[in-house]
Amino acid sequence: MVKTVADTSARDKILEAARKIFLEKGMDGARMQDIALEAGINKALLHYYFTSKDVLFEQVFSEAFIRFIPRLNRVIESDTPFFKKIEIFCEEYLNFLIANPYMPLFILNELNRQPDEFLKRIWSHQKPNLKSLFIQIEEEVKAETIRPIHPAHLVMNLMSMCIFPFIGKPMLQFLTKISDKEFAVLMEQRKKEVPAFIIQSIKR
Amino acid sequence: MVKTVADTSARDKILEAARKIFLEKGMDGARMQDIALEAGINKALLHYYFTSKDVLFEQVFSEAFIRFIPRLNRVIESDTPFFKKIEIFCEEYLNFLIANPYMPLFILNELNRQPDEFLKRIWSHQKPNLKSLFIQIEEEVKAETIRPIHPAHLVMNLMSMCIFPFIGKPMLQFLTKISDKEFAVLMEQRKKEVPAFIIQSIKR
DNA sequence: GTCTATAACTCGATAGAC
DNA sequence: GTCTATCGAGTTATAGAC
Repeated sequence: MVKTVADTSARDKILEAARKIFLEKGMDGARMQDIALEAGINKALLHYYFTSKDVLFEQVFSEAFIRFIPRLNRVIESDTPFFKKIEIFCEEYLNFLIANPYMPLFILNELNRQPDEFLKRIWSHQKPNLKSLFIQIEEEVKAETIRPIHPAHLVMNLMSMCIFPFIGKPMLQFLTKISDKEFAVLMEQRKKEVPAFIIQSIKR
Repeated sequence: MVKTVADTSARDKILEAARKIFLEKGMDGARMQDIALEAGINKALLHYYFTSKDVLFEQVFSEAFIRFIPRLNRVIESDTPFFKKIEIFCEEYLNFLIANPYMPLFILNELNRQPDEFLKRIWSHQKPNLKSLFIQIEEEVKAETIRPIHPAHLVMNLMSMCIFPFIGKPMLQFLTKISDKEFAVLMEQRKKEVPAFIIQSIKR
């Protein structure tokens, strides 16, 4: 089963093209024709490598996550001091999002469309350990190192402020006339800004 | 051009059905057949009232916004004290989102798909006056009533914490095992929780 | 206004030549 | 492995009777 050079190359080109098109247009919006065009081949060859659109979709999708989720969990489950942990969490999360800006909208879309099937395929073995984070927050509140706050609200705030700007980019840019370049700078700043905002709010 | 009762009624039933189906499945996922079924009529009649899917889509979409945006702007442009303004802004926003939970994902999706066309149609005459909010934040910083913060970050944080939980609901529920009922309670709480979180972070 | 029937079209998938 | 050509399912949209 030795792969030729051409073999690997075509398959890779397809995956790269598929990632781009899927992330841009979602599962429904993406056309096999678009992906083939982007990859510089035709539809038939696409089906030669990936028997169906579903198969291709799943392949593309699980890729990015397989590396990201364990990284997040390593942060969550480490015994770093709580405030420091928030800083690292945000930095890891924002790094991933800056590298994969279309990912969140894409995922949240599919999650809303067919929650059960999608969740089970993607997160059955690799899911962020928010449970552990919840417990930690409750302990910090009890120890009075942070003011009383429901863990769900704190975690929602944390995730919201990291993820939302990437989903809302076109809206935010339209409403505020921020350029692409300025937006990129803002996202870099948020690695420090978001943890600072949170810590300022919950510290005692 | 007097409309009969049946006339108005059928048209309204279509709009209501379309809103439901579009919000659930997005522009691509929604089927005219689904909408006709939901409205208790058939596809042909649907096309009688709305010549194309695009027309129906735009109609449904702009409706919700025409009432919401002016409300928001009234809050932004009022001379309420800044912290109070944040409280009212969050309450208005969350009220709208609780009543239209599928709206944000739907909108952000379409915004990402065809930014120019969509934005111009929807927001050319009715857009949230974030500019005014930016200026105000700068003034508050200058007056030292709040700590130094880039207006863009503060506004992003504000909008993120209001909007994101509705977009990320399926994800958050899967990761945290929160029930629908508990989630609804949390969203009610956020009317107080989000402004409190923000004010705690920016006050001096 | 409302319906049935069907035209026109899009798109995923396959057959078969090279 | 890669292509052209085409099928067949599913959808939007229209024609035309009532």
